[in-house]
Amino acid sequence: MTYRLRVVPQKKRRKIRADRIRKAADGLQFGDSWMGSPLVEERLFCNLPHRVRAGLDAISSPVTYPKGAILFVQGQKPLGVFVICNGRVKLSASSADGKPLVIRRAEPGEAVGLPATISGKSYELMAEALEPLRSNFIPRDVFLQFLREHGEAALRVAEILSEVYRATLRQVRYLGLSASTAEKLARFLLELPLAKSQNNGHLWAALPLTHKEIAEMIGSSRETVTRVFARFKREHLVKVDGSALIITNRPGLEDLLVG
Amino acid sequence: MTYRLRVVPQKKRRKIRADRIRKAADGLQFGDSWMGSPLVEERLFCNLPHRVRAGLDAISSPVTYPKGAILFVQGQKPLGVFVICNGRVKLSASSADGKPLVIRRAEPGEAVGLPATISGKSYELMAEALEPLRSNFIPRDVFLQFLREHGEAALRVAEILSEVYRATLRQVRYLGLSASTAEKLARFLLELPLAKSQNNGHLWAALPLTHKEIAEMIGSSRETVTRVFARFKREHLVKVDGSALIITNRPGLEDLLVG
DNA sequence: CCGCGCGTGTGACTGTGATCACAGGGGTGC
DNA sequence: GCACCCCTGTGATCACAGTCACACGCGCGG
Repeated sequence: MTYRLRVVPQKKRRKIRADRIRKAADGLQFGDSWMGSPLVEERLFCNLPHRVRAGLDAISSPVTYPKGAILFVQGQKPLGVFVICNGRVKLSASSADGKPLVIRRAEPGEAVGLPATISGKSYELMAEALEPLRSNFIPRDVFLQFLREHGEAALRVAEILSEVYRATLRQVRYLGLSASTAEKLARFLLELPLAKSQNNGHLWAALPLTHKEIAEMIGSSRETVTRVFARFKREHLVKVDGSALIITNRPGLEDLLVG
Repeated sequence: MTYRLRVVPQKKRRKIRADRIRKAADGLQFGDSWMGSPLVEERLFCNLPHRVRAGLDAISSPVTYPKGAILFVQGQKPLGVFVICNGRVKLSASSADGKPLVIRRAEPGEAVGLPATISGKSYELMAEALEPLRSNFIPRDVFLQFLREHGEAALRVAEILSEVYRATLRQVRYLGLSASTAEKLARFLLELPLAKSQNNGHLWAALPLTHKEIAEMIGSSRETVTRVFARFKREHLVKVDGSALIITNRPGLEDLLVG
């Protein structure tokens, strides 16, 4: 009667990919330069006129970091903006006793360090490369000057900040309003980006995260995540196949949310 | 030996002030118009050139709301930006069972509804007038057009958004990283804006909030706030005199934070 | 091949805090 | 004056979840 569904270890999968990317970035020093594509900011500033994009390209310098590198830490004065080309960045806050809280993961095309760069106040978060990272860096003063000269870009920056703010607010909501860990986890799973399955009509989501990482994102402990996950599987709310998560009973999961 | 310090009820104080303001706004309809000062946005856009400020004045229309009025609710499509002239606005998220979580209070000079207006996505929060409210309203499309034409204003908006984001992140931190309610309350008290006392050298902060309101801000329950507050007073960490809070042992309070 | 690290799964214990219930005080309105 | 409401304070109860401890499976490297 017990469900024999287990999350297959994702370590290997991720390690393999990481190794492949690391190989590509081989021979580069920490913070070293590489020849970036001139269109790396396309996702971020794609709606802007061509001359603005060209201007951005002109002031940004390609930078690469190895896996695990820290781009900046909490409390540090803002250096500038990193626009990710390749690899992902973990943005987290941590308490003095070391317990981390992951705020978000920035994907290629996103900007990292934008709020601090704009406001001039210290970074509120720590940014860490999850994989070998290729990014474009724009120093703060140069970036601000650019925004002053190109109002369209400034407006685009405001839009991006609004999005980041929205995401953060959602996190406040499930940290502050959820009565139980089950609710937080349900919220978290329901917010995962969905993909359509080929074989059957079910929707599924990629979940390349360990229970520990999920715990750090929803502000809980590893064991509790494991237990709640097991409960969800037992109650046929979700199914896990490898790193694919299938939400078999979405309404049931939504019933767990009071908000 | 027991400390005989009680928070004197603030209801009367607040009610009296509210009544006075309500009297001033008497005779105005819900959402009615009033003659706003042309410099109401001074705090928000004070660094901008004069012609930009004049342009903002031209597109904003003064609006007033009675105490308790809802400017907008969670999920609603963005109408535009409210710049507060007079009165305060409570921004909160609430779960379906009604439990609220106060995100922030916007003071005169601040903008409300800015992120949603920029991003075009639905409001994430509910805005409620804590007192009779006078504000300047700028419809979304007009505001966006204005920002497109005035890059300086767009950059200023980005700065404001960064600030709001910082404040929200701080809340994520104490909701997610605090191990105990004592820690959340300590964080909350330490972040209060401080004033210098006249009679002695002690710093104090105005705390015009009931325990219930504090509980809603730190995501706890009213009783727990009362208890923890009592503990702080017992341990001589803080003193309460009327609505004035005196932090008598700041290092002791800071020791409670692990982050 | 064997140990090691890591991710997962479980059991037991324990503290914290939410909740309910109720009391007292002060202000307000009738 | 009296009833009512709101704020504060306190006790008792109880479920949830954090923590410690340990077992197992798997992949990897020596």
